[in-house]
Parts: sequence; structure tokens; C-alpha cells
Amino acid sequence: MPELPEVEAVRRELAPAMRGARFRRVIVRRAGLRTLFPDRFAARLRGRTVRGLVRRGKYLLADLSSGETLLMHLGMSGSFQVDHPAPGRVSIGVAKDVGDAHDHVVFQMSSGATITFNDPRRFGVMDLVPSAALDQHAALGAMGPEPLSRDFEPQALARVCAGRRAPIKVALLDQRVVAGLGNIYVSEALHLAHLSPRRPASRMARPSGTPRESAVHLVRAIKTTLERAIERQQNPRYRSARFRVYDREGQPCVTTGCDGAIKRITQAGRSTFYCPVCQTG
DNA sequence: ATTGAGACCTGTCGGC
DNA sequence: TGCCGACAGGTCTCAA
Repeated sequence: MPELPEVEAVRRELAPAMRGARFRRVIVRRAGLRTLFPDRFAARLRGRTVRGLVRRGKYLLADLSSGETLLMHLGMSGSFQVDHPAPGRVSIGVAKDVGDAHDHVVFQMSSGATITFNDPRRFGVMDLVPSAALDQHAALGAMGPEPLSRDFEPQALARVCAGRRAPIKVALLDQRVVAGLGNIYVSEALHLAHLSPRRPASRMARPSGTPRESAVHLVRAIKTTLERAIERQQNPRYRSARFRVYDREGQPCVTTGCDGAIKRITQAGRSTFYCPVCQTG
């Protein structure tokens, strides 16, 4: 589930348990995670205080008192569970010893919270990097603008898309173009913008380099899509709300006055869902 | 330089 | 019920 809105929801849940708290104990249940844990991962965390927890794209970054940053990525199937001590119960300071087979890392915080990282598919990442060198990190350093920031505007989108022959759907999945979008919300935003996923990315800009109307619409649609999704994350009732197009092959388009049916195609090896009737821009 | 394919892992679901 | 292939919300590396 983790694209930007889901990662942001995780951040908001983790922050109260982590910010200002120390790592009392760190348990790495599964060494040799695909994610190349640095040596002595647990030892380097123990005793450190989390000064802040921010999100960058799909990454969570915990700023540590040691001058390092704990970098976390949920991959395809990662999740965190936060357990707070039951009120009135004395914490005995023992890690929960029975856990899911895919509970890979457990943080016991001085706040009393126990934070468990679970990731069946093990595409997730945990790493420690010097805070001063974050911009040299291969993924973070090259990452595009935060879509909900002012930096993400039509001009910027048109510029990074210039010269790209790949379809806009594929370009938007590239984290260097814009940060945090994944396969679901790219389809969702393109539908909201009434743009075809097959449209060449380069056509966000005119030959002169100035952004076309489509870039304006797309930027707006991406922001709206993500803002709504983040809001939805806040209300458990709506978390499972259906998407506009994602995973709705053959079902009717939700655009007012459109009688199209959602189609599914493959682009760069991944499913794209769109309405061939109203996404013609 | 850009792009697509394959790889990384495990779980789930539909079809036979 | 059991087996098997297709597929899954991410990203990296490699070859063309």
C-alpha cells in the first residue's frame, strides 16, 4: 500500500512515539534483509534520540542525535505497528518474543512504545546515513520535488519532462520527476486530469519550453489526488474507499457525463488503468 | 541519455 | 483440495 499518502499516514502515527524518544533497545530479527543493513545497525541506534521524523517522497527520515539519519522505506509490503504500554501496567522491558514471521525489526523506545517493522516481501529498506550526506544518497539526492510543495509547479514539470519519449504514466513513476507517486496514484491523477497515460511526457512542454495547459491540469490533479488520499487516510472509515480507475477494469467511468468503461493496459511492465473516452488530453 | 526487461521476495487469487 | 501461473502498491541494475 505504500505510496506518498500511506507513507505520510505512517509518519503521523510514528512521530508521537519516536520524536524526542531514545532507542532503548533495537532487535533485528532477520539479518541479511535484502536491504543491506549496515554493520552494527542496532548498536548504532541504541541510546540515540530521535530529533524529528520527516517524509521525503516514499522515504521516512528519522534525524538522530548521533548526526546520522535513519532512513526507512516500506517497499511494496512494509508496515509499522506501534504498541503503547497498557495504561496502569508496568512495562517489564522485554521485547515481544513471539511475532509474525515477517516482523524484521523492533524498536523499543524510551517513550514506552514498541515499534515493529513487518515486511513479507522484503523490498523495504532501513539504512543509516550521515545526516550531512543525505543529498549524496543515490535515491534521495536525485529525487524530484515534493508534489505538495510550491516547488512542484507546471514549469518544473514541463522542464523535467522535456525530451522524454516515455509516456507520461511511466515518467511520473520516476521518482526523479516528482517524488512519492506510485502505480495507483499516477493512474488516479491522470484520470482526474483527463489526460491519456500514453501521451508522451515531452508534450507537457511546448517546443519553446513553456508548460502546456496539460501540465497545469496535471500538477493540479496530482496535488488534489494526494491531498484527498491523505485526508482519507485519517478516517479509517474511508481508507478502503474505491479508486476512480485503479483496479476497476471494465467498470463504468466515474466522470460526470462520461459513459466509458475503465480499461487496463501494460506500460513498462506495470498495469495502467484509464478511461479511453474521457482521458484524451 | 533514456528505456525496457529482469531481478529481488512472498503472498494471494483464479483457473484447471 | 491441490497445484500452477499470473500478478501485486517499489526500485535497482544491466543491456540495448
